[in-house]
Amino acid sequence: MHIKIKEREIEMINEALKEIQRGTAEVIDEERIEKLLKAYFEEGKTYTVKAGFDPTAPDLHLGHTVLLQKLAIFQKYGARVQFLIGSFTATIGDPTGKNITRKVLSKEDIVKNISSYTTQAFKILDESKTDIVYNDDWLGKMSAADMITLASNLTVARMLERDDFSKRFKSNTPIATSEFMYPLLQGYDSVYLKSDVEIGGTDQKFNLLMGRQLQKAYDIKKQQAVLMMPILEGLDGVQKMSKSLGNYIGVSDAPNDMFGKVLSISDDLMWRYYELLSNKSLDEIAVLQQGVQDQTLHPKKVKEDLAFEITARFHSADAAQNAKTEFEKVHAKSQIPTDIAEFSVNETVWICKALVDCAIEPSTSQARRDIKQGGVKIDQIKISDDKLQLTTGEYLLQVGKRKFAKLKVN
RNA sequence: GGUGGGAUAGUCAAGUGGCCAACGACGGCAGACUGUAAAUCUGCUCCCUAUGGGUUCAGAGGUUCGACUCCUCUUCCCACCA
Repeated sequence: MHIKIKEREIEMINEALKEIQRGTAEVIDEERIEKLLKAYFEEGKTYTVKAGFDPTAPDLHLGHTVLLQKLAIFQKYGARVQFLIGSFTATIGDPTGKNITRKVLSKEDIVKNISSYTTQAFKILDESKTDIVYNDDWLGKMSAADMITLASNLTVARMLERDDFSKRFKSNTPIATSEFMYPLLQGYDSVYLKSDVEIGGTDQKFNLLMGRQLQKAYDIKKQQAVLMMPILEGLDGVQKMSKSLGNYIGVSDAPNDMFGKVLSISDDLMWRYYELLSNKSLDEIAVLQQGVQDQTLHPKKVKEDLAFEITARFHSADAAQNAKTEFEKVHAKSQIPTDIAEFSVNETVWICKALVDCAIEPSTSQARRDIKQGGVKIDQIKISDDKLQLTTGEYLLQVGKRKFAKLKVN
């Protein structure tokens, strides 16, 4: 009897471990994670998992949710999440980038960003098992002496080992001295929070390990396990998903956009997204993959299912269904979308100007070019005259396949 | 602190007195094609009611009929030396 319970426990722990390991790029100190899980299953002991977020932009995208979903898994198995907001680092500004020093955010901006951040995050995380912490609560109080003590834990040679520093150093890209402080500060967060596990992207490896090193140096009697998630590629399938590259799917994107963006990824990239973003089990995904290979399943159908799942997660099943119908209407059958922005003017307008005013062209020069190339339609009919004047009436303006506007001329 | 090198469009990167709104690559946009907003191929890619005009090559001056190109100063970056 007793042995049976033991067996059941081991099974559960293994199951949990498997789920935790899914999609990870690297796990350091797996044993520790196993021990934490064991303590949870046997004694109901909870533990802490830390993840840091930078509040510089108010929008989360799917790249962030890879981490969030992993955190949610941990919550399922007894973890309290330390949702760390890098409020200190944001206020001093990160000098990464060339000549432009990043704008220093005001306290109000940060607070504003964070509230939108957390509402988005709680679409995935369990709020009751999450502690939101701000690192300026402790980093802000450190003295110069504390900082120097902290800095003495790291040699310049070691710092230069860090991949992006060494790359930048070799390619003569500037590195500000303050940037050297970042890994230390992030590592110190783990000391202060006494984190049991920290998760982050593979690009964070150095910083994550710094947490381990500093926890040892400050002798807090534990060293965090580190779990690294791969960086999610953006829509282009090459570069990492980021807002500045414009290849992202935002958590708060409209359902139609979200659905369409997922469908626009390549068939290869789709599997990556499945692994990192879908709630389907790896076995289920393998079945889909096999199906596509045998040609018993159409890749478009598989991709649509993924688009549906993701859209439904951040909106609702209904919204996802609508997005799907809409997409088919607009793209497969090339009909016009349901919702189109409407504009009106009070006098005859020149077509190029009208397109700019309706925000579907950036400049009249661009509008002329698109007209010349046959990219502009009025009421579904291609036009070729870039001098056309729109007189009284209602028009459906279209640029390319995706940009629509209704214009009423009075 | 000294010496030398550099800053060009969204990014990277050519251009070293007129042929420069500025090669090329990437990105972006449009067209064709397609299961897709994928892939591929083609065209376009500073602004302006345009066979013309305006504003650009870190910033400010100067030389010249004419400057991204030459000179001076300023700002920022890099390397070597200290």
